[in-house]
Amino acid sequence: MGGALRNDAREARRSAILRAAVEVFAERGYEDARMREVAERAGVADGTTYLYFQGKEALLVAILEENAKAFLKRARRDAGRQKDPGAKLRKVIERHLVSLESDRALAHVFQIELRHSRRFLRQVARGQVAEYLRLLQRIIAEGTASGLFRDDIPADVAARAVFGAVDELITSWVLADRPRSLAGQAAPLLRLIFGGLERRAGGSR
Amino acid sequence: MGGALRNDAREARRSAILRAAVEVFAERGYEDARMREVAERAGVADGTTYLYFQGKEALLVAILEENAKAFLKRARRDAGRQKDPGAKLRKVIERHLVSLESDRALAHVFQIELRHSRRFLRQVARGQVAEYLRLLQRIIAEGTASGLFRDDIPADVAARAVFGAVDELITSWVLADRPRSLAGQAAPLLRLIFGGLERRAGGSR
DNA sequence: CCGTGGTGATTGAACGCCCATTCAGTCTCA
DNA sequence: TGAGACTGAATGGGCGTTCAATCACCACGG
Repeated sequence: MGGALRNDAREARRSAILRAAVEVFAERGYEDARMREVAERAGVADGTTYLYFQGKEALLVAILEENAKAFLKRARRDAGRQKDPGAKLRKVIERHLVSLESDRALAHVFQIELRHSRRFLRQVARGQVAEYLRLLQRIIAEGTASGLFRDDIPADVAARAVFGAVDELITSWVLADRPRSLAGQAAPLLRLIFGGLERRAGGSR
Repeated sequence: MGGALRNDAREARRSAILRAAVEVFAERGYEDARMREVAERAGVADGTTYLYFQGKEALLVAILEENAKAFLKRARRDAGRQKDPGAKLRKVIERHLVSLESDRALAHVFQIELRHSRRFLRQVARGQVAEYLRLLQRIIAEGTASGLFRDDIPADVAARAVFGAVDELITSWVLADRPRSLAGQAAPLLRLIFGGLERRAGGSR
């Protein structure tokens, strides 16, 4: 039999290659990244990467899918644990910021490298974004239905605006030479978002 | 003397190449765009493009710089014509949406193709974005100083959040198969942004 | 306990594709 | 008629990818 040990070793090697790819892509950018360097940094021969991934672009897809899926899972779990739509939204946004702040190289790949223009890749990347947008939209619609949020902003527009605001803060953070803590910007960002979404208190009754 | 006619002809040819580049980049994506196709569509020989631009990437830079500068100029003029910071912000955002909606191919290049590499993004594209962000930040700070906007959201965070929100709506519009009018989404977007920025009426005194 | 054969994983030098760019020749016009 | 603009076939090189050769490991028989 192949044996669990063998599978573990294989898995470890796969992870090493993937991690090396994240770092090299982040440092040099996808186009200037050399497969040779990914292999070298993972401690394997050039050809070995092709035993684990179909090619350079497949690495990018794997980085996206594995991390995006894990993030979405955590975000949904976070949201599920709250019953107030406001708390749900807050948790998801905080999770978004914290997740990417914890791994700058990965954040770089997500914010910059995954947006290069190969058609099918964009479809893959946008597929994950679309799923995240749907989560936001559902939470916001729930907030509107419960009377917490104002009803003159369609949930899909709101979801995209919120995503865009968060996304841009992260992109600046990734590109900054001396980045200020992302989590530290969460409070004013949330004030802005909630101020925009919530019904005006004065208008009640 | 070279003659004005000659310069006009030269300028027309330059524009034709630039326009062809916008279209080919938008259709195929920067990487899959072929210089041959740009030349063909501009009605010139392959080599001619190199008499007008240094190379493929220089086309991208030229597209960015010429259009971004024109946009910034119009945005500043719009803002200068208003005296209320709220009206300024509104005008600039509307200008942003309308400008890109009027040229979908150009919008595609701006939203997708110009973000393809770290080097390019940091050095060239982000320079223009930074200038736009500074404009937004100045307007917002003015609004805060005048008591129109709340003072617990730093202007730089607000500027980036606003830019991100607008930017994401445009990107979805560019990527959508059947896009809904961008200008039509301006009203709810502005409600969201102003709701987030303005002081709560209830807190006055 | 060794030796041995076989299987699958790994290696890395060499390949070849692809296309941006060049430049020697041709054309145009004053 | 010549200076500059234009042409487009030819070129070159960079790098992702391949694959014949080698290695590591294990099962098994003696």
